[in-house]
Amino acid sequence: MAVGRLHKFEGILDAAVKVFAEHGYHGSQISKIAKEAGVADGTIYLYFKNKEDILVSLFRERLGRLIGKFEASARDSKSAEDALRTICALHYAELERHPLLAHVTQIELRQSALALRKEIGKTLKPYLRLIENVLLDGIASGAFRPELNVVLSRQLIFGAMDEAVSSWLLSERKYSLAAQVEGTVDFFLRALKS
Amino acid sequence: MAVGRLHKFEGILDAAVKVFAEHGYHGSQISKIAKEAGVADGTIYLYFKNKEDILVSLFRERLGRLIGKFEASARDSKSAEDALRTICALHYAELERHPLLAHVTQIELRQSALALRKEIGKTLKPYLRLIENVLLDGIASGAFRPELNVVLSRQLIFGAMDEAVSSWLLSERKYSLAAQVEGTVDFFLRALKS
Amino acid sequence: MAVGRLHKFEGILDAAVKVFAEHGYHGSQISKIAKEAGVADGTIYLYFKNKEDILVSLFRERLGRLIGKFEASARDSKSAEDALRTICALHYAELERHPLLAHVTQIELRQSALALRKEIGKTLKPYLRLIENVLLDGIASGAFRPELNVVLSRQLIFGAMDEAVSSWLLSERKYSLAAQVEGTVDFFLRALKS
Amino acid sequence: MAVGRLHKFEGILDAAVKVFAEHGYHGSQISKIAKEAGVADGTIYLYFKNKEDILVSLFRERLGRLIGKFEASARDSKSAEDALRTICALHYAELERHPLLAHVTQIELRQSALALRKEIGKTLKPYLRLIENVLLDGIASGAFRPELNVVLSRQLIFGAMDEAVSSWLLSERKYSLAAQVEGTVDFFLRALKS
DNA sequence: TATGAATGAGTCTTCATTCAT
DNA sequence: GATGAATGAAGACTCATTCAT
Repeated sequence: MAVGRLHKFEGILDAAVKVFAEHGYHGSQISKIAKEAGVADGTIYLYFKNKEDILVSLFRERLGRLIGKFEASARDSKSAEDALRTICALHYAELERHPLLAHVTQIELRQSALALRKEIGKTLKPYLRLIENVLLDGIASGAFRPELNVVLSRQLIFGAMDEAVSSWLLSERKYSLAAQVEGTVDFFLRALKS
Repeated sequence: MAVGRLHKFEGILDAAVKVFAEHGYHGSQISKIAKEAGVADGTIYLYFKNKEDILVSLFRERLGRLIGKFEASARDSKSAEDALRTICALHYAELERHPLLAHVTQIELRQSALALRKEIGKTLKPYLRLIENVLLDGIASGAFRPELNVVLSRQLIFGAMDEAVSSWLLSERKYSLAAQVEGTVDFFLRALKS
Repeated sequence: MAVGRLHKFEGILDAAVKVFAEHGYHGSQISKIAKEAGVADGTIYLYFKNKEDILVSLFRERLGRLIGKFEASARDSKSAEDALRTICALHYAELERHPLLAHVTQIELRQSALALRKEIGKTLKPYLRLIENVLLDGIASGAFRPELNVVLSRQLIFGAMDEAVSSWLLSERKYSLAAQVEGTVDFFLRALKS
Repeated sequence: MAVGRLHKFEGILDAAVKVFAEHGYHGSQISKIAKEAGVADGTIYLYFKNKEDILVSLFRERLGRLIGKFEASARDSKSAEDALRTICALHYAELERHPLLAHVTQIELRQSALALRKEIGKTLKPYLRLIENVLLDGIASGAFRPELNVVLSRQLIFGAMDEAVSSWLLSERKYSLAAQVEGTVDFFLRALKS
């Protein structure tokens, strides 16, 4: 029954994304999520330890998958420049394609206790490491400045993209996020290039 | 008794910064803040509409004051480059000097309902406008590239600094934030310069 | 405000005795007790740590008081025989006078987790010690058999009286419990006398 | 398939004794008992009406069997005195041999709603009647005092033995219960003899 | 103004019980 | 008969807010 089980697990996660996006984490009662998922309240607890576990799972499953995609596409790039462009393009495109998920990851997931933040940190770390590796590759190939502070730079790059997504969301998605890729990557490359 | 009133108002805000920083917004009971401030629970409601209003006031008062400082120092700068450097230096220095406030603004203030986010947005807007104006000055003076997307750039700059502060906080302030000013500003200027 | 506080504390305890007696511990919701006491649900928690604490307090306060009376009256007796008679008479009389309390102590208080049983044991211990001391006095004065096993005897005496009360309660108090004092004490004295 | 059926029924009862003894009635989930018995949760309901029915059945089956033994051994006694001694010896010995059952009957079975108590009463009644008959025999044979209140006496005797067992259990079985038979019976006989 | 005792709405979670397979 | 996933009712407890003093 593993298939049915997984199906219900994903169904609850889908419902949670929707409800969290609309009402925020603290405004989302388990009963609301259960109703949206078409299951009984108690059923939630057959798949998740508690309410917070839904949020953590959401992050791990959905954002983890996204970050996996970033890594895959970066691996296929032929240069550091190209990798950075690909990552940013994917980052913006994927969140633009999944605005509910974007809302949850940018807004709701920040609303959480320390315990959760640690989990989130764990999920994000591969992404930060990915950016760092791209920077190191660029330095090695001579594309990027050798004196670059890679730790600081990866923070600045991640923070910049993160804020671009948040601003787009808070503008109520009135413009295209994907259209910002060029400007963003141009900004980064000028900052990085030798 | 306006002076006494203001004094108590600030006292409660100080207590709130401390309690929020230690326990987070949702873990901070009004009674805890009242005890820390040395007043009765009910007294809080003579100065604030409700719990959320404390957070909003905190942001408006404390962060607003900070942003005022940024504006004043930018006004005294002799070039756009210099203004950007001054803003970043002050941004990092002030939050490093007030780690509790930093914690509350970077972590706790993000934990809030949409209504609050709008308020926060209002407080932050002058800061974003300030950055935008610096960019426009730089373009006008020929220091920055004329084709620069100022709206996007100000998002990237703010997001980058914001993440730098958050990373420093989550590292448990193991390194100096002020020491990151040079690297950060260098990153920005390379991205911006013509 | 200590007087008002004590008054409300006792009021809640009174309500709890009534509700526990009618519905049993597990059938008594906090809301039922609160309504009976004429206070809000939350008020209960200003006076008691949790639901079990009400039961523990009930035992400590009410039964403790009763046992105090037993001790006082035993102290005034002129012989061990007399003390035993006085204790039994008081034991039966008090519980007959307070049938709700009797119900709670004989029936409901037995329905509890180990943690509570320990508390109950603590409250009852002075009573068992009292009986033991009466037995020792009786042996010392030559009234009771010197070879008596006092520990066992005090168990048998307490258990016998306890069961007499329970049986009377389960009979729905169809007969007088006080009328059983003579028979009970006669039974004990024959068993104990030299 | 009556044999297989009975076997599973007894298996569940065995599991219930174990689980109740360890976790108490309210701490024992059906699922825990099912796992201990090696059956599915739902299977329990093919053999028992509901959770309380397990407790009632436990009492009826296991304690009923015990009481049957008491009756058989009393029937074989040649005098009332002897019967009383035999009953007490068996009572103590059997519960000492089956400490889990002892725990459940002395502690857990008391934790129950009125409905259950009535059922328990029904199971115990034959035992009380047995004691009563022994008393009547003793009076008839002149061994016991003719003016004895048999109803009260049987309560006192049962309560005394019951408490002796409970005390032994709560002492964590640090001493031999069987060793208390002599002292107990001696106590009773002195109280009863003419 | 200040107090803090009292309020009571709100919700996560448990677990006995059912029923489709 | 046997299973065990699903159900959903039920309730203890918290805490922001009020208001009589």
